[in-house]
Amino acid sequence: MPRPSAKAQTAKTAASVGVRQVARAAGVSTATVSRALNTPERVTPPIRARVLEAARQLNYIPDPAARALSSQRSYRIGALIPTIENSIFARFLEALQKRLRVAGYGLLMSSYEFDPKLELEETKALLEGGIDGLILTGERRDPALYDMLAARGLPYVLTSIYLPEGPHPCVGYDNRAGGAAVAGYLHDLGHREIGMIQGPTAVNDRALLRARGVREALEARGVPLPPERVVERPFSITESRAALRHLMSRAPEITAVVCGNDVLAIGALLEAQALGLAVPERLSIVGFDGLELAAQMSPPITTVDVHTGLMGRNTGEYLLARLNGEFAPQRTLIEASLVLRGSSGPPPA
Amino acid sequence: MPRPSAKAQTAKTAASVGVRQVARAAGVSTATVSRALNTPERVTPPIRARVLEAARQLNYIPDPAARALSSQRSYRIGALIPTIENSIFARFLEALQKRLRVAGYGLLMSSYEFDPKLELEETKALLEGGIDGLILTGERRDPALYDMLAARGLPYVLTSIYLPEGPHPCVGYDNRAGGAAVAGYLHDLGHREIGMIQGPTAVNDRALLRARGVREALEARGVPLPPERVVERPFSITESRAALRHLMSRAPEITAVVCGNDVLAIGALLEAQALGLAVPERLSIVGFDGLELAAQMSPPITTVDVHTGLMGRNTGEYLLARLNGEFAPQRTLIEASLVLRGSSGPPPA
DNA sequence: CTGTCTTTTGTAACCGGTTACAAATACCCT
DNA sequence: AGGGTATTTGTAACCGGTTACAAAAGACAG
Repeated sequence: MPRPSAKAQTAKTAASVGVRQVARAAGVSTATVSRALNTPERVTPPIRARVLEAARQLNYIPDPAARALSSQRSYRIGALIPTIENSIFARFLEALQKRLRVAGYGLLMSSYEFDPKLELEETKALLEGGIDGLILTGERRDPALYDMLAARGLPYVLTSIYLPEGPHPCVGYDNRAGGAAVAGYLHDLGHREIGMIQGPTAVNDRALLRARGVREALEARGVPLPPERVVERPFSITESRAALRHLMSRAPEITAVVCGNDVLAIGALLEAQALGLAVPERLSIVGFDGLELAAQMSPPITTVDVHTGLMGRNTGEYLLARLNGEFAPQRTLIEASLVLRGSSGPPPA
Repeated sequence: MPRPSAKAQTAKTAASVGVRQVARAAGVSTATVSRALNTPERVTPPIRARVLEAARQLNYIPDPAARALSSQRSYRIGALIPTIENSIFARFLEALQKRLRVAGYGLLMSSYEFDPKLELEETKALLEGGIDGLILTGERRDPALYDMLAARGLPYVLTSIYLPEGPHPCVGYDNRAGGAAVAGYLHDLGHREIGMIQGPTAVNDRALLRARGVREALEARGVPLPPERVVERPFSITESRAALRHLMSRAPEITAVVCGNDVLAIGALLEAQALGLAVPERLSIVGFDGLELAAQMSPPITTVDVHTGLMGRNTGEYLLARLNGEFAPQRTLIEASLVLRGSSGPPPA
């Protein structure tokens, strides 16, 4: 008895439950099921209860792809961060994710190692993968990236930076003011011979602004920052150690070093100790970011805490509001705070 | 002239291009467009060229949700890691992502802060968000999680652990052997009074296995590890500093401390120095993981490098093979290597 | 030149939700 | 009770790809 040829071997094997099944079980239409699940207030309590019960019993899980297709929402947010190595971004991402999660959004994270080309590619990949919003770090990048976002009308927000004007929405702190605060603090302590280990200013506008803040504040107080007292290096402990060695050999009169971030500061501290320079008696070292590790070094490192956890939550808040069509402020300033610790003190008498 | 009521105000505004548009432009059917894009070899070269050109000109980007719905593939992989704070996972994730990306897969990452309940919830969220595969860390977890995976038939793989037997596929290293290697090394150096700062063994099987490896190796050599020489703490520098203080006050005769990972080792080193204990002359300290920072401390810390970059690539490899229906070995062992550095040496005479 | 087999292309159903619109029902007021 | 409005529910189209199947075209042997 030959069965009517090979028929309907479609992977209907597990007979996965869908709205149709739930609808039948609850004796309602698929539309009602969808409403009971997504907009419960638009459905009578008794019916709602019937549907929810049926869904529970059948262990119904909506197909995310189908939902995304018909609702034109992926419920996914992309985040591009320079590097996942620096754990300052960890706190940011964690807070961000936490906020997004309760709103039903997932987080798609990519790092691009400070490489603008890679950043552009990753963005393309994220867009082609389907996201409802995008989080970027800093402002400066390949303009093609902004074009892509504009072409799609994709909501996005810049973080780790605060832009008082310009077209881009942002949630971040004032890097320049932070740099100025650090410089002012050292000057107030009495330092006049100051050096700086800055991050890569060419591709990283946060590093640039911090350095600029330091330089401007010092110049305003009549303390110049000549080129031989400034070294620029990638954010790495190894690099920073080399940078401090270089700096101290070129300008041994320096009594304080401002570092572009806490990773650089940790490297500088380790190297200073290896060189036998007492911190802070002989040399003061200050960082930027508020990395937990910086607080654990001996001596603990004076830094500028930029509150990335807070920034993460607010970033999520902003995008969620935009996606829901609610009002969201174009710019949010996260206040940074100077944290005084043992690595800084008055210059040697 | 009243237009036929409010009609077709559907957000067709941007007239977004889809397969249909491309098909029309190239003078072929939608099926051919799909084939030209996804299985080029199944289409004649001239037609293929026409389609690709049309797609390029129209700047066509396939809708990921539609693709996911009809192909029953989300092209997304989920990864659950204990914490993003520890940058040992950064290298892992980066390598993993790199491998997945070239295969067209995106990575959805979640951390659960070593909390099994949160891990379960995050898993649920990932499943409901739609993933084709899942990456887990270690073996021990809420059994309900494995049940969920089994119910869905979702491919998954355990990492950071190597299981010689059992039902779970894994790509990882032998934590126990690593612990044993460290212990053997210290014993060979002449240490007989050894302490241990271990990670949270209750929820973290890697920590448990490492500790067990150390204990077994020492016992095999006739050196017991009594409870008063073992302290268990969360992976945090602060905690570890407290742990070392505690350990040295309770058992001052100790000449070497084995730490559950490099974070703990860094804390121990910092505290030892704060206590005025010379490392390694008075106290040897060894870690586990191969964190870059550990190599930068002074003295640099002896550790077990577990090659997480390699592990990341292999993990991606495994899942991709499974998803493509190709053969993939059930277990992959990543060789860990002992890295000798300045924080360890012979015990004081 | 014709018949058979293989390859290429097109048609249309389908994936599993959401939602516009219509139909049905409930509510209110005179 | 009757008529009008507000609310709830159902029907079916739709989102934008992929792919089973059928039809068309091409290759090849006799």
